[in-house]
Amino acid sequence: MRRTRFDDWPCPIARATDLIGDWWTPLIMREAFSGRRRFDEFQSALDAPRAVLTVRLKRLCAEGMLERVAYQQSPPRYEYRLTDKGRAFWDVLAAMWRWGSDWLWTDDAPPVVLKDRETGRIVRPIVVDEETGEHLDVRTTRVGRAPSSRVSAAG
Amino acid sequence: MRRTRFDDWPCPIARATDLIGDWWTPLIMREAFSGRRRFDEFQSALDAPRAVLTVRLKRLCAEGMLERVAYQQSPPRYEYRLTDKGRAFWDVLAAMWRWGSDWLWTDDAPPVVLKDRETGRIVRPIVVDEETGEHLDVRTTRVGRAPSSRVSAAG
DNA sequence: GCGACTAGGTTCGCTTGTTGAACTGACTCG
DNA sequence: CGAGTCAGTTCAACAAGCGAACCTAGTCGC
Repeated sequence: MRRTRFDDWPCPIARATDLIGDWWTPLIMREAFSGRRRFDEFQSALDAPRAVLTVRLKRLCAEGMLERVAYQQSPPRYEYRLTDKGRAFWDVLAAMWRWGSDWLWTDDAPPVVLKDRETGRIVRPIVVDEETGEHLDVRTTRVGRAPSSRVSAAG
Repeated sequence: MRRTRFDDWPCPIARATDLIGDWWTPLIMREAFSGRRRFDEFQSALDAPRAVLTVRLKRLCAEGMLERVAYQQSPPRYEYRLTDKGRAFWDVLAAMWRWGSDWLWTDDAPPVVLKDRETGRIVRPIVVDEETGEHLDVRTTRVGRAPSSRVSAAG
């Protein structure tokens, strides 16, 4: 009777949910993006239970989003570095950022914003179609079967 | 010793995580986007435990992402409809979709894709800056304090 | 006007996951 | 030699998720 797993469902949202749905995980990624690498850095930045942090970092490594790298031999010490897959996850966090900023502050505005690293200009993430650049929304988008490939193409 | 709550943290990602981190919740939203509205529709589409579904739908209503509307009086029956806030959440799901499609299938490709509702063209969500249209990534973006407003502007 | 069915839940006992606090072990520094 | 650092592990208490059965109020077929 463990928690229902979604990681082999045939839907990208389900599989992503399986990861994100682990409590603390998106915040660990956020910290990784802001340059943290070491166990105790993550722990004190988030004030997360150490046991949970251990489990999460292990999973993120197993998923290939972080890499556990020794940064010294004696005593052996490890740090966690973003991989390409982990860096690509930024898109998801950015979308969460935008939606959270727009909808999760009722009276006031969030005390933090996203800025361009060079110009300092405030950046507002938005999700568009890669080809047309048009904003995507539910009314213009639907889910469909992938064009046939070998994969479970039964007809 | 309940689960640590993030919903009043001063970070949009943390607050969004508090919602998304509820197991099943993104999938319930996915189903809502594909047109489902009734308790039993959600339940059978997802095969989620009814008790959990009850709790989730209640929370999504409390958050203002869904609305519980009576669709008949006798016997009283209710359905759950997306609100504007709920519809805006599509961006997050789209980002998850894209990242999941790109990174969570190892050998094969996902059996489902996103299509334009009118043309049927395959759509690939990407996160860009609203103003410039440039793809956002970690290397060009950083977190900064919001330009001073009344809100907790201590200096 | 009786039994089956429907929709939208609730209740239950069980298992898994999260929490905070304390502890470990290998090493370094003064 | 004792204090400090770092990356974890261990533990017991509690919360949350699980599947299955149950409930309630009405409708439908006969």
